[in-house]
Order: sequence, then structure tokens, then C-alpha cells
Amino acid sequence: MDKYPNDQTLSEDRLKRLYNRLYEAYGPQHWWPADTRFEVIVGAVLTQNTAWVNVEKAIAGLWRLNLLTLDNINRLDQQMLAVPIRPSGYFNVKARRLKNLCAWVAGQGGMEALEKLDTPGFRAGLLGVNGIGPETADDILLYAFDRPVFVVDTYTRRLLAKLGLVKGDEDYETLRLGIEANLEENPALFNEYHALIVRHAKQRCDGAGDCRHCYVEGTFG
DNA sequence: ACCCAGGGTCATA
DNA sequence: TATGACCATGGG
Repeated sequence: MDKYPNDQTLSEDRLKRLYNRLYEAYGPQHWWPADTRFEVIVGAVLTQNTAWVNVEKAIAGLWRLNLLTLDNINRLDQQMLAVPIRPSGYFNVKARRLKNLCAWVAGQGGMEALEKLDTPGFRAGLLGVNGIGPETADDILLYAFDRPVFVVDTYTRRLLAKLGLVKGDEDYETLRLGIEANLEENPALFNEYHALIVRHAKQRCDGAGDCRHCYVEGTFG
């Protein structure tokens, strides 16, 4: 058993090996699970600090009411929007955030107009919307618009810190830029990598030492 | 009954 | 800059 270097250093080699192990253990994750690009950006808000199964219920309710279009959400009162998203929790907060986001999108000229934004400007615009923080913005950039932005979440931070690639107390931008600097700029890779980290986090270790969780984390040098 | 989930904002020191 | 309170449902 090799010991972890635990030198808190990111390297392309180590990030790639971690990715390979995750992919071998869990396979392709097919993110983001949605029928439309607009559904992705709505889901990105609804999933804030919320289990995905609850988001699915809210999304289903929105489809049922034909509310998964930009115009229909912009026309709808916030109180009315809060009703179908109730199962995803924080429904008053999220209704307001969705209204903020959709108003911004419309102000940019609609969903099609967003494609023409350069990634830094797009990201800055999203972060300017009240209720859209770095992780939600990056979910939207990567999973709805295929931009090469690495999504950092608490699982990413925990896993990289546990394996000794980072300290763990770095701020969001430091981690995102550090990871991006050590991976090829490939949206498909970023897509699968983040999804695999989330998948791995949900894996319960059976303690036997030969489960997928242990395979990914074991003797990582 | 308790804990957490695919976060973010705001008030306070 | 750095904590803490707050938002709220549903599954383990």
C-alpha cells in the first residue's frame, strides 16, 4: 500500500488518474438529466442544497403546468411559481431566484442570445443575478451551454482534500482555476468529471474494502 | 427525533 | 474576512 503523498498539490497526472478511476468504477453518468436547455438552468437553481429526487418532483410539476419556458415564467407571479416548486424546498427563495434569472435572460435577448456571449462575460452576467452563486452559474455554463467551466462543489472539495490534492479551505475560484489549469479544456470531460464526483459521493462504503468507493480512493498517489 | 441534500444571501463583528 | 442565521421539503 503506497501512502498518500498528501502534499496538497494538483497535477494533471493525478487529476487524470482520479478521473479514470471514477469512470472505471461508475461509468458514464449522462448529465445533465433534462429535456431542454431551459430545464437545465431551472434545475440548477432548484437543486441548490437540495436532493435531486426532490428537484425531479418540482420539475415534473413545472412541466405539467407548461412552465418550463422563459416567457411563461416571466409572465407568472412569484407566488404562483412557488406552488409547483414546493417539493424542492426553499420554494419562496427559489421562486424569487428563478424570476431574477429569467428576467436577466430575457434582458439579454432570450436563450438564443446567450449563446453569443463569451464565457467570461456570460459568467459575470450570471453572477450578477441575485441568487446565482458560482456553482449555480457554472452548472448553467457547463451543462446548459457546453462551456469549458469546471463545477466545484462541496464533494469536489472534500474528495480532493481527502486524497491530498488540495488543502480544502481554498475559495471557489482558486479551486476552479487550479483544476482547470490541470485538465484539457474539454467540456465533455468537465461534464463527466463533476457528475462522477457527485455519483461517488452518493456511494455508501460497505466497509469491506473492496467496494467501488474504496477502489476510487484507495492508494491514490 | 435527527441529519443531510447536486447553495446563496444577508446581517453582524 | 469570516462566521452565523436563514431559507424548507423529503428520504434515510
